[in-house]
Amino acid sequence: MSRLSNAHPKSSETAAASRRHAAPSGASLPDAGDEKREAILDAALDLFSERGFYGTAVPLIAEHSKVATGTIYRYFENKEAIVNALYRREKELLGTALLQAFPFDAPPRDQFHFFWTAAMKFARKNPKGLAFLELHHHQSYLDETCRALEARILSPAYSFFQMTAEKKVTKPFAPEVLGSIVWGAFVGLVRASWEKRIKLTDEAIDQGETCVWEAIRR
Amino acid sequence: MSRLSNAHPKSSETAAASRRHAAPSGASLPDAGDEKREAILDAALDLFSERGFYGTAVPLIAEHSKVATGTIYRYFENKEAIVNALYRREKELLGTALLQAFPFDAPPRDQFHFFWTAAMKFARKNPKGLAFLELHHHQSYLDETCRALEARILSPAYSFFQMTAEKKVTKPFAPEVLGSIVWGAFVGLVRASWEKRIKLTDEAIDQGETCVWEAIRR
Amino acid sequence: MSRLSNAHPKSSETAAASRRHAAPSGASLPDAGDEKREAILDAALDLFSERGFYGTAVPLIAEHSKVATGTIYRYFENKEAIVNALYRREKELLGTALLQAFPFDAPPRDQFHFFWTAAMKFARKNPKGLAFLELHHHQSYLDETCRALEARILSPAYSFFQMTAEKKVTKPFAPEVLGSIVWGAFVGLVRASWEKRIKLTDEAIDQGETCVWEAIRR
Amino acid sequence: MSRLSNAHPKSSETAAASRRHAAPSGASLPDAGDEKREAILDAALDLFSERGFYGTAVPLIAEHSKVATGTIYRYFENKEAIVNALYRREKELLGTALLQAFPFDAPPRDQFHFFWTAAMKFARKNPKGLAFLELHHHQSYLDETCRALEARILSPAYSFFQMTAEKKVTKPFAPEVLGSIVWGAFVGLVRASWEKRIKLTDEAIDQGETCVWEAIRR
DNA sequence: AATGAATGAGCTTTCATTCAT
DNA sequence: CATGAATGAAAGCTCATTCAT
Repeated sequence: MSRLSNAHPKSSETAAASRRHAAPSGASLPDAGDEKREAILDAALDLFSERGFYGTAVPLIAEHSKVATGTIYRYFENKEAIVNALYRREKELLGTALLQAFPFDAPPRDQFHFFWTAAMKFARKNPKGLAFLELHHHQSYLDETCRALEARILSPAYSFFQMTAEKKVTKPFAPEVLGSIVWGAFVGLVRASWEKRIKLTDEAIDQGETCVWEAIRR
Repeated sequence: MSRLSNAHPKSSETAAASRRHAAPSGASLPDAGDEKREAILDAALDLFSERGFYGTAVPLIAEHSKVATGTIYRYFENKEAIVNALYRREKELLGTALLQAFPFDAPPRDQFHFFWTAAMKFARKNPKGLAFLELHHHQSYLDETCRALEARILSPAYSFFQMTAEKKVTKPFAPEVLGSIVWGAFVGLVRASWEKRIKLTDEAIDQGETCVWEAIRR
Repeated sequence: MSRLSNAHPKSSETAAASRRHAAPSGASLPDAGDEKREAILDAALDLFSERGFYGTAVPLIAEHSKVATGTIYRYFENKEAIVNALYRREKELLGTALLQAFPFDAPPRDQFHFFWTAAMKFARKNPKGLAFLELHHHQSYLDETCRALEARILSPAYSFFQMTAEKKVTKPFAPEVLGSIVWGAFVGLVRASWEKRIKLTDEAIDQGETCVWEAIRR
Repeated sequence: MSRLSNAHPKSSETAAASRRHAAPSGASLPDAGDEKREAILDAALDLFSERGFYGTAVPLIAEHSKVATGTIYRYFENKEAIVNALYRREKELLGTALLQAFPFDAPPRDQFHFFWTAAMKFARKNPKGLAFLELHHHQSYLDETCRALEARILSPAYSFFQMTAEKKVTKPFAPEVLGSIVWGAFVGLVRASWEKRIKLTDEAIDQGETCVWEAIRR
């Protein structure tokens, strides 16, 4: 029914699942509460990514997460708290996907390849997360923490362009300009695949990488 | 209050204003009905671009357009009809901005320059229109007409990439791939300026053009 | 579309038409205003008889009577005034149908035959009028005039039963009791024909007359 | 304020009350949900019987049933669902009143006496129910179920007239004709009492029975 | 802790009535 | 006089949030 669906919903590789068990199970409690909280966020992600924050009713989130409506308010103060927590979760997940195993010592071109590949992998594994983050205008309900998080995740990218520009590998333009172009092009391609204008094959991903690298390289 | 505001709200060059007086003012009747309809769409644009379709109450649109709530329903069957009409209006406006005066006989590089400049001009003159079109996920309420319009406006872009690829001016990739990268990069830059990460100076626009051209040229 | 329709809508015998020209054309003015007023009442009758007073919007009455909404308020102070005028008109029409040419000097059984035949004729010629009068509960909006009219039309019926009871032709019961039975049975038959439970043939009308006369005769 | 009121509103014999406690009170749960649903229908009956479906606002029903407006929509999908449920409830109640303890083996005249008495008892105990069923034109909002119910309740009456006509006890007319006369006369009498034209004393009821029996008997 | 029925403010929409033309 | 666009109060209905169980 939905346009987007996680690549392997039942697989242990699912974005949400991997998150849930991210911490080694050495922790003493199975943390049942967190599981319900995650179920709520999972349902919210499904719904918010399709119809947005205002277009999604809290009782519907409850139904999809198989908890009672009232239970949601034990985990979140109100609807805004849900969308903020979800934003944080997904943005963090994206940050991790891009930074985890980032080859800090590799040459810039290889670093860019890693970024592009990781971003595309994220788009494939967690399309709803990316759609939620990029397809909606969150301004009117996101809190300060979320905005700070945004900045924290952007900063390594800016450092990259700072450094590579100095090394005369990328163009001598403001890092923010190059960053916006790269991220914009990435989102443009992924959106096109969501809207069935293109098919995001390995070849297309590769072509995209080529184009975008040439956009920024000196 | 709003992040975005039209560059010259009172200027006769305003996108909305030019539309309102599209008919030569020599006509005997001032066409009061259309003026009210446009006022409603103008207010809807302001509000939808900031808070989205579901986040905007019809009485608020009424208030902003200085008509009574009931009047809105004389011009539009329901709220969905408003957002569809607005989408058509803004998409059409965008299409016109990009195609009007397009130099069909110029060399590809010049054509690309025209496109980039026209798009940026549109982003400056009608930022709310662009934000409305690009910042929100319209799937759940747009009708078929709107989707057809989307295709109609995309098609010249695809023809361009088809032709230039054959001429070995741009890369031998699918037009849809190149198009998504170009439009994505454009939106990425504009969004960055809206979110105050960059300032969209003439220089920045120029740098963007350079980057994106290198992204697609062979 | 409607269940009921006047027997001869275009014929000069139409209830409304006969009303309009009831007065001999010796009157000086063609009385254009009255014609519009009647058109409004005609439309109101169509609509009120089907969906009732509260279920009918004034602009709809305007549309059906081919006048502007505002015009209605030149002929009637408000919606209640329409329904009151209509009630008066139809009740009066019914009264006239029953009393006009009533054979005051005939024997009771013949008088009853006249009444039954006249009532059935009215039901056939002006079904909407009868439906409006009998199928709806007018209490919450009818004014005093209408209630007085009701009494005025009932009174000859009561006199009839008074007289015939004294003559030992009909049963020695209160006129109101006999009257309610007769009128109730009449309405019951007509309703059954509207709801397609019976077909109101001449034979059925005759059988009804037989039954109801036996109900009241001594 | 209301013309009609239940004969013994607080009595355990009230139609609505007997319904509410239809299940033996030995059941463990008091079935709070059903009680609220019935309260809503009770309020709707009061209001619909006086002002009709379109003349009654949902918030008013809420107020009279002492629940919040939103609660109504937990029990009924929309306003039409209320009127349909109410119609079913009242029609069923009427059917039960007429058929429960019907003396199927008694002679026709006794059966008719039972019917007449039971109908009058119903009219006295549940005048609003009868007024709702008979004083309003339900066509534009009743669903198929209701129409089927109507037929189901009519059918025993038709069988009665079929059988008695064959036995030459009643007149050799179509059952639907005799049925319409009987029911019409009954409603006529009850209406007359509601409108204070008669007082429905035991004597009047008896006189009515005499009349109506003579109407149909051979 | 969890539930889900209940709430009522606020949403989308309608419509009786007015009034500038 | 006639019009019908405009009005805004009030309709039907939804949904974020609360709270008794």
